[in-house]
Amino acid sequence: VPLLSFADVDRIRTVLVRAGHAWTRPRAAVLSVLVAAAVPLKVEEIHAQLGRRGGGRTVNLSSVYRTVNLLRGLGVVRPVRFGDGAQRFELAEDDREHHHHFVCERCGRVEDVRPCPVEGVDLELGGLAVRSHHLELFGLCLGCAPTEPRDRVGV
Amino acid sequence: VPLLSFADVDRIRTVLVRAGHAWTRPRAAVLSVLVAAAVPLKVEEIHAQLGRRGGGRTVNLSSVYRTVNLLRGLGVVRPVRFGDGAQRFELAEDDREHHHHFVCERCGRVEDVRPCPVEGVDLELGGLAVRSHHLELFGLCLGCAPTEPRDRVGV
DNA sequence: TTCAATGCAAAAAATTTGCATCCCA
DNA sequence: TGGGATGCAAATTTTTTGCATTGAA
Repeated sequence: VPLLSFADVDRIRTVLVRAGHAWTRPRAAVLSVLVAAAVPLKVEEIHAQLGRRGGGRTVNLSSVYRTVNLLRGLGVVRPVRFGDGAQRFELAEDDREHHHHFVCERCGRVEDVRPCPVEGVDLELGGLAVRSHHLELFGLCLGCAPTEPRDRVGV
Repeated sequence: VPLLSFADVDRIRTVLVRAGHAWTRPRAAVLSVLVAAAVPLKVEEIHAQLGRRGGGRTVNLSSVYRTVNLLRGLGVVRPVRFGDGAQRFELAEDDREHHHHFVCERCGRVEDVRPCPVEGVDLELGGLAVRSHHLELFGLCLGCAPTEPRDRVGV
């Protein structure tokens, strides 16, 4: 579980304001959920958590969509895709060190992967100027992998 | 543009039949589109191409969805995501050498990327058993990159 | 006070499903 | 010929949008 940070929210608030947008209760609420999230969240998951947090009042689902889209446009959040059809979002690299995800195909557990496996490798592409990439890994986590001599070996 | 191959369709037909499914006109039509495709296609794009090809008769959009889902379950096709929300499909590795995609952020051009940049790199993950991965690269293609001394250098 | 942001409902877009009919095996 | 596959329409699911009202600056 990552450390929550008020500093993150503050910095992002500045990004919003500098871009000419208002700092409103719904936007602050959505961001507080994203800052506290350990894994990428679906819009509906963000919306659900807003029910509990957010100090009582809720945020309309449309507003969550609008806020997420705004934040994506500003580069504050980025979309993440696991194998299922769903679209998830997490804070972008300004607030989270560049990383990828490992998703357990059996239990769905998500783990951050760093360092990035494609660090400087992308460069041999005949002139294509690579500026970013999406990578996710799939497989079996420790708990789900078929029991191996691992435990006996002490790893 | 990759070479079309009747052999691909034949092999896949066998996969279908062995799994207890029928070889039907709609399924053959969808597959012929996928085999001929140079880039991953959206379901609606497959459906659109079926209009022209397919020898006149068309295939219902629902059937395209059902066929694609079936093929995905059988591992014949795999989903691909570029930055936009859309879901695309292409033949899986049994019929297409393992590869990834580079997408030009300006003109949308798609190019295959091989060899795979994360070839054996994934293995240092503290016991996580990686079985597959999704990777796409984004940036600017040769035509869209800001003009560089490149042309003068002769690359 | 003003104009952007929100809530709400309705619209679009994307995908799935029920069911009568059709057609591959 | 029997049961899975298809077409068609309707239902879901996901996301966007129009508009009156609210609220941040």
